[in-house]
Amino acid sequence: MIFVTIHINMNETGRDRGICDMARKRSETGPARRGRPRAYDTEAALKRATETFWKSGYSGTSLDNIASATGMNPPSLYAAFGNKHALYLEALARYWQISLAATREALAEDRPLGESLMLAFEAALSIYFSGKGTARGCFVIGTAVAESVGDPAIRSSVAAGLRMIDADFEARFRTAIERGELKHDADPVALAVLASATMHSIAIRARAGARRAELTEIARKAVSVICEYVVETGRAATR
Amino acid sequence: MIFVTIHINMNETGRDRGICDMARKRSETGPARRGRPRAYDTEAALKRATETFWKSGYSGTSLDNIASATGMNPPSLYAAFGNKHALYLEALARYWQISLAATREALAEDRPLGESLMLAFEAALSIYFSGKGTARGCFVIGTAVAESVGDPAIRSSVAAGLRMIDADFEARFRTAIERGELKHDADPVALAVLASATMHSIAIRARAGARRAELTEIARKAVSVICEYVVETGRAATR
DNA sequence: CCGTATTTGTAGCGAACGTTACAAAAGAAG
DNA sequence: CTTCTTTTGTAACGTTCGCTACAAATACGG
Repeated sequence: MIFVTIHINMNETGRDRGICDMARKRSETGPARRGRPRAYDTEAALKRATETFWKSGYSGTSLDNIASATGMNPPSLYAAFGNKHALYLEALARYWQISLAATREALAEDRPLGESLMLAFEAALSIYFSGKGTARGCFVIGTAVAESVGDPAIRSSVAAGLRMIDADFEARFRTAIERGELKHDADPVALAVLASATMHSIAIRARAGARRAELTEIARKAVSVICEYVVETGRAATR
Repeated sequence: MIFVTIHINMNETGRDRGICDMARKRSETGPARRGRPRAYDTEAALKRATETFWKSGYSGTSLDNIASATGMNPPSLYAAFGNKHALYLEALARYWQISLAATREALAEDRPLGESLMLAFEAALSIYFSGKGTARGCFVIGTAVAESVGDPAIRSSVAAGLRMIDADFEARFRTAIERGELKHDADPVALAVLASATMHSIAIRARAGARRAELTEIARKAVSVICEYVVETGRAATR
């Protein structure tokens, strides 16, 4: 029984937790915890930390900034997330999860190809412009890409996420070919490259201060070219 | 005569120099300078500083790092460039100048459209892989985009550079239409959006650790789709 | 009510940050 | 040679960095 208690504590302490820890929720620990209760919500704190990194980047954000944003004290931050690097990695993983889910969901819905693509781009734009005041752009492109050269963990996270976007677009184009939405000789990989590139470009432009309407128009133009492969010529794209 | 000397000194001091200063070269100051001669070459130092920022980003690079990379002492750095921010801005402007010139030159040469585009992408890749060891990717995407949200000067530099890339591609597509390389109803703006997006995507992927051959293949696939608008069907792209 | 366990808040650690004061060094002007 | 001008190298300035020791605080188990 003592061993069990220690085991639970080590899982909750966070310092030795893996990034992809599954048993995070405190509500799962049936018998009430022993010591002083936590004054913070880990998920909410991670969200606030993400927003802070999002604004100032990894190197440009200090733990004081994060402490202010989350309302937590430095020791609590370290107990919950390990250190700055692990905290950022966790924020990055969470962002990928949300972002990729949004893209996949947009592409999975049963719509014409052009609308599907526009839905995916609009989903991304909703994230890029989710900040209160100015546009924050994409968290990955805005913060992770800067560190990825010197940081192998961040680099592999970025690379893996990019591959998943590619795969999602490619899968959508393959089903489009199967459904007869595209010419049979269309190259789904090439089209996926362009669709991903459009998303990357939008992410960069949003970070550079472009207005949302302008980016929507860019997405529309990209879709119009990509959908020139559409079989039925009438009303090819969404426009 | 005294006034002239003072005027030259103020131009050379650097603290009050504008970013787009034209009269930089010391060799132009015919009569020899007055005090102790400089032990550094401003242009070489800017290049070294750029490489340092390129690797670690703006926030992640300290002036100690730059001092080590350039062999200059902090006071010399401040005399030459003003401060860290101004130094970075100057590095950014220099990068844009080199990068845009390479793109424009690649697109200006008298070649078929597909080869023109591939040449532009290969020119970019040559810059992204110009580091000694690992790939550094694009300086703008890798360092400036991270700061552009909180730094208006960097943001406007990024935005202006992106616009110029767009304009260069668009101009190339317009001449392609004029020359009959593309269908007359092709949309040069839409194609430019895709070409720029391809370049942005390659820049991001290079930063994320992609190998050069992989990125060349991505460029080829993008060009193959873009050049589906080519009139003569035989040997449309470069492949 | 008493011990044990856990978190909180404060306060501070050494190191690194961007930046600058200052004297020695080095060349041109007189 | 002396003087004047400019740069160099050193040594710091005060601040902030990521991170942690430690005691007070707050819960549960008995």
